[in-house]
Order: sequence, then C-alpha cells, then structure tokens
Amino acid sequence: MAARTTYHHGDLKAALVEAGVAAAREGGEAAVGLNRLAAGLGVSASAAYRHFPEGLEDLLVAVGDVARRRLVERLALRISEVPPSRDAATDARRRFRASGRAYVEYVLEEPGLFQVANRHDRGRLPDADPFGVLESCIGDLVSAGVLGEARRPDAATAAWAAVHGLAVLLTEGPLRRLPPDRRDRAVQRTLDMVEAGL
Amino acid sequence: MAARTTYHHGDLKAALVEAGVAAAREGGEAAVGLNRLAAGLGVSASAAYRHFPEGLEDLLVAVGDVARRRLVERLALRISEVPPSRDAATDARRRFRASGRAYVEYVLEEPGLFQVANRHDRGRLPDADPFGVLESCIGDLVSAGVLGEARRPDAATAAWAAVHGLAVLLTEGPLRRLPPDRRDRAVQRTLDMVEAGL
DNA sequence: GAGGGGCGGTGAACAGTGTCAACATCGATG
DNA sequence: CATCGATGTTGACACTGTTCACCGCCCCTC
Repeated sequence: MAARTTYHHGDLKAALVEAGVAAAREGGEAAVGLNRLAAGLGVSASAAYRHFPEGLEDLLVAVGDVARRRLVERLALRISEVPPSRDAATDARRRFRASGRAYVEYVLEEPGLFQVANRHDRGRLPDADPFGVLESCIGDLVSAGVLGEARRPDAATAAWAAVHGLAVLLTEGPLRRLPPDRRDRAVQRTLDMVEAGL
Repeated sequence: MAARTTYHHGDLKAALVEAGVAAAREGGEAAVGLNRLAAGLGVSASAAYRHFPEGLEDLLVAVGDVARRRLVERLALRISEVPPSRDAATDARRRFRASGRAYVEYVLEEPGLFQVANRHDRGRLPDADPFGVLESCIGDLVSAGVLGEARRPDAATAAWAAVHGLAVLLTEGPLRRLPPDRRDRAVQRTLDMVEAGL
C-alpha cells in the first residue's frame, strides 16, 4: 500500500501477510519475497524479522494458513449450498461430491495460493484443515449407510489423494494447458471414480 | 567430483546434470543451484551457460528428465515382473496395480528427484512420460474387457491423479510423517479405490 | 605444418535474495 | 518525567542467477 508517515507501522505483521497473499495470488511462491514485500510497504526488510522470527519460512506459512482457511471456507460454502432432500444417503453423497468439486474449483481460481498452501504447512490449525472437512463428509457417508464402517479407514486419504492430485496436475503439472471443457470432463471422471470406488 | 586438470572439461553438460541429480536426491529442488554445482566441478559458473542457454531452468528440466526416465523405467520393471497367468483380465489388472504401486514406491525412494520432475517439465520425451505408461495399462484393461470402452476417456487421468496425489501428500504434503505401516495401508486403500472405481 | 574459426572456458560485475547485528526511535509504563 | 521494551533502520555478509568482455585451446582447412 502507500508509504507510511509515522515511524511505526501499526500492524506490520498483518500488512506483510496481506501483501504476501496478494503476491502469491499472482506469481505463486516465487513472488513472495521478504525484501520486495517490505519495500512495497515502505519498510526495511529487517523489520519483518521482528514479526517472523524464522524469517521467510514463517511468512510463507502464514500466507499458506490464509490460503488453507479460504479453501475450507470455500468447501464449507459449497457443501452448505447443496439443497437438502428427503434421502440422507443422497444428501451425503451430494455433499461429498460438492466438496471435491469445490476443492478443484478453488485451486483453479487460486493456483498461486494453493501452491504455497501445499509447500508450507506446519499443519493443524483446526479452521485451516481441508482434510478435516473431507473426513467429516466421509463420516456423513458412513452415518447415512453409503459407506460401510469397514471401508472407513483411509477412505478420506484416498479421496483426498485423488482430488488433490488432480488439482496439482491441472495447475502446476502436465495437465496445466488442458482446455476448460476437457478439464471439466477430467474432474467429473475423477469424482466418478472416487464415488464409485470408495 | 575431482577438480579437472585439462582446460576443457570434456563433457560438462553431462557432468552438471549428473551433479544436479545427485544434489536433487538429497535436498530436492532447493539444493540444485548453478553456482554451487559448477564450483563443485571445479568450473566457473558462467561456463554452465554455454550448455544451458536458459540458465538454471534448463538444468532443472534436464534433471527432471532424468528423474522421469528413471520413473518410467521403474514402472516398466515392476510391470514386467508380474507373473503371467491364464487370464488376460487378471493379468491386466495386476499390471495396472503394479504400476500404481511402483509409482508410489519410486517417489518414496526419491522424493527429491520426484519434486524436480514435477516442477520442471517441458514434457513429452517419449521415454520419460509416466502418463504414457499408465495409458498403455488402461489400454490393456480395455482390451482384456475389464474396462468398458465407454469408460476409457479420462480413465488414465483419474487414475494418475489418485496415485500422483497420494505420492505428493506422502512426500511433500501433510502425510509426510505417516509411519510406514499406515502409509502402506493408505497406498493399498487408494489403489483399491482406483481399481474399484474406474 | 601454419593459421583461423569457434567452442568452451575465465573473471568481473550487477541485481537481487535471505539473514543478522548494532543502532535509533517511538509509545507506554513506572 | 525517565526509562524500557517493542519496533523500525542502517549496513553488512554470503549467497543466488545472469550477463558481459575477454581469452585459451582444439580442430579443420589451406
């Protein structure tokens, strides 16, 4: 933002994280550097080290936390948008599928944020844990009788692997230049596979 | 390696790639730097630019090509090791599964190489294309009648996504500290899902 | 065999990075 | 008001990738 006039910044930490998020959105991890961000805020680079003791890695983790939090917000939103029906089983199935679609949707919207979310995770803020959302969906599937109790172990891991792998391949990987229609087909096909195979 | 005595190196390009592979094996992408590698070979940093016009990125792609080639070699090996039976269908299924297991196996052995293989791909050396191997396995499944022709489109993509995602989560991702037995369970579970859901 | 061309090396330099230690300043607290 | 801790600055260091002008060496040709 604008250069400041006071000696102290006020809330440099938050400002750096915000700037880091903005930088990551365009340019991914490579774009978030301590010197550049600090300079952009009209602040010395070493000032950042007061707020991020481990240096750059700390900042990247903080940016990743924001990215993960936004991801779970998106998942929750799309899950909540599923219209309830009479059948708990189809409801659980639809919510499960909606979560998978939302995952890919978010990653395609914010590939840069997704990148740093993956690469810099100290893990386990409860409100920034996409795996938890998936597990809860799986729990619903079990409760609704769609998924047998015996099949529960590692079900969330397997489903996550499929969706996450697809997201990686579509954004950073060899599938990154797939045209949108073929991309959608691939997403549908993958979600079909997960639903049928779990 | 040792410092050289002659003015010309002989095959600096190959030597740099080799050193890059060695560096990537321990330390991943971050460990392969042009200056360090050149210095390690007793050579000036700028000498490398004769052989890698685009600079570091070129070298990383070359290292990635080696990694990809080794991966498809591993896949081919494990596929070839599947003992043939009387039933073409179970053969195809076993080979398909073997390829998935081999993928994760290789990635767990060489996480550093896998990292640069993913991040630096200009794609499509025919002998360094793991996706091609998977597609051929899927072709066998179709030929053997295990997979209907209608289900063929994007089947390889979906399967790849699952296995690749699992590999990423297990090496660079949140599942990276999973104990080996739970890791194996997750692999089995994911392959089961793919096999049942394709 | 003598000479040139060019491939493949050198050294210095530049911009930029992360990081740290010593110093300066402000706001709040005794 | 004086002090002190939190916060920002300056300057430096060791790296990084990259480019440039220069030059040593080998091979090919005359």
